[in-house]
Amino acid sequence: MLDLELLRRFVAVVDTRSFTIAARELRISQPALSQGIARLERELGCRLVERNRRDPSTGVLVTAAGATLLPEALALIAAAERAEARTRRAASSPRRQVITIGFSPGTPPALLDAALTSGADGIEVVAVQLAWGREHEALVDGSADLALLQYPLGAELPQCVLRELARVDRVALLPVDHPLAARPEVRLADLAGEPILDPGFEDGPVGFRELWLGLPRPEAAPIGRVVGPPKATVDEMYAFVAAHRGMAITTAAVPDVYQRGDVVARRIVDLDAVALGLGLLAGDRRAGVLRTASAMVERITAQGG
Amino acid sequence: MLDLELLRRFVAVVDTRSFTIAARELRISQPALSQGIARLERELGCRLVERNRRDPSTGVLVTAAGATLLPEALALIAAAERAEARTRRAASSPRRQVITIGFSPGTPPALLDAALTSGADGIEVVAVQLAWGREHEALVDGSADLALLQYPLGAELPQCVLRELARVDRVALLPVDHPLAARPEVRLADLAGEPILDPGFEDGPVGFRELWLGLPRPEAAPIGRVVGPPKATVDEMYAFVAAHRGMAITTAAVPDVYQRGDVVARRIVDLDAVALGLGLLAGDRRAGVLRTASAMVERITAQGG
DNA sequence: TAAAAATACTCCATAGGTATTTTAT
DNA sequence: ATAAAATACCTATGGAGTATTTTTA
Repeated sequence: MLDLELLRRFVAVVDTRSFTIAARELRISQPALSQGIARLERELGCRLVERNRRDPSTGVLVTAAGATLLPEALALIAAAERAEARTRRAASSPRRQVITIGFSPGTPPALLDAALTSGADGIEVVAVQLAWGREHEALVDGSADLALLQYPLGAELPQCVLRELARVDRVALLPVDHPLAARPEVRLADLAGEPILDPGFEDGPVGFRELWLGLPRPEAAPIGRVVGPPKATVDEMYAFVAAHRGMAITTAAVPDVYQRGDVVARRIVDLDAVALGLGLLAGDRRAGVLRTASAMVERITAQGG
Repeated sequence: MLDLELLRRFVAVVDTRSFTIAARELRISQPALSQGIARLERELGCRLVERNRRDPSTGVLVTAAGATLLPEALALIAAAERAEARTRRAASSPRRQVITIGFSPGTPPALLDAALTSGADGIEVVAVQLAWGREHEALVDGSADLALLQYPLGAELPQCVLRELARVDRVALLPVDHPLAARPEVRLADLAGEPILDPGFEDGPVGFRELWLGLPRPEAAPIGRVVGPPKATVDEMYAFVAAHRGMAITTAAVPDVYQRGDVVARRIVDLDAVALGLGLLAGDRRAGVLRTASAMVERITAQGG
């Protein structure tokens, strides 16, 4: 690996056209400079300058190799100084580090509260609401450092790490005047053929679309028509159901927070629960992000247990 | 100055998330790696990684400063490797070094011939014809490494070095049916009021425009109308004169080579000679260029003397 | 002969290695 | 208790200095 200090000496020699003068400028002895250039030349396996003591007006000349190296050396030195300055600045910067946590519309507020207060020593956690099912995308494209998301039990997200924080049952959102609304809970068989809100996720990770369609269904109780387009907010989802366009499947956490007189939620007893967890990029090595994630997991699992 | 070797170690630690594993990969001992990172951190005055031995799944974390340095370090290492490879290639490249020598249209062929055969050991000299008066520009913008050019005696060219090779008298180009064409030579007084070809050079170095206008003139024999536009070639200059648009001043070297039945050249006895010389950038440190220039000067002055 | 760079030789700073301790889980 | 990083300590490489020689214009 090239030694930037030697490159700097090489530049000095070329600039001054003299080992003696360059050595004086560099505050080292002339022999040390000679040896330094020799060291660089030895590493590169070629001569960089032609020592020309005949003509003091001409001085030291640059070889073809030296002429090639010179601009690169200047660029490298400048880049190194920039890198050093930036690193120093990043370290001493008084501004707090900001970590963004994305969450989907159905996220329980308690979870979000806990997440927002998990920022430690100089770290501020900012929440960003994502569209349904955009959590993975947000992590990958960097628009969120962390994400609170719902996912099928045991599911994996490519390039991501998932830490399960809680589980919630799935519920069916139904119009209040729907025959099934009278029951305390429902089964998939009851929902056979019911039109259902399109959850989107066609291009998302495997299993996510099926989660909100309640698939797979028993053979005797097939899924009804899937009615699109997908909704971006909880509000839209409820409006869809209230308008008798169809039912929707969501988590029990949603009706805890959001209520409407014309829509009821009924637990679907024969569907698995949904995992509610924290996602982050598998390759993320940032101390602030990882520590915040740990703090969130610790805090939420503690309060949950 | 940053040590690229240490940056490479820093990258390895971040990549592997472990000092122990990184040290193994780098073929050094773990304490040597610890000390190396400590050295880098000491130089930068800040921590780059957080040693986290609690959780082996998490491993070493990157601080904000480290996150800033990481991409810069990768770029620096890549740039250094590129510079090294390029320099090596430039040194071992079998292709001959090409040096371009620019010349203006009036340059004596003997001079150009001598210049073209002055390339020594692996250096090829290529001639590039320049427009009148563009020699300085060509040197500065790098389109020519050397230039053969005419200039006022004792003139200087900014950022350039001029080596005088010869002197040539100035001549007036006149139509063959011009009254002065009958004389063997002319004086400025004879040329009073004659329309003259615009030599251009308005934005060129001082003294160059005046050279081809024959300025300063005696008060009693003022210059005539300057007729533009400037001509790019000797051919155009002769055509201008043959068409009775006006006279032109050039050097005695031009009619030596270029003759036309309807145009004659007459020496202007009371104008200084013009210097014919080799120009190159003052800051040029390339051995090939300087040696070729020396060879040219030596060869041309030898044959001229 | 005078300059500039290379070489000879010495010294010591420090990078790296081994052994060990510390630290956190 | 274990595994990982830090620390202690030693060694030796090699970079830098002084003195001198070589080179060439």
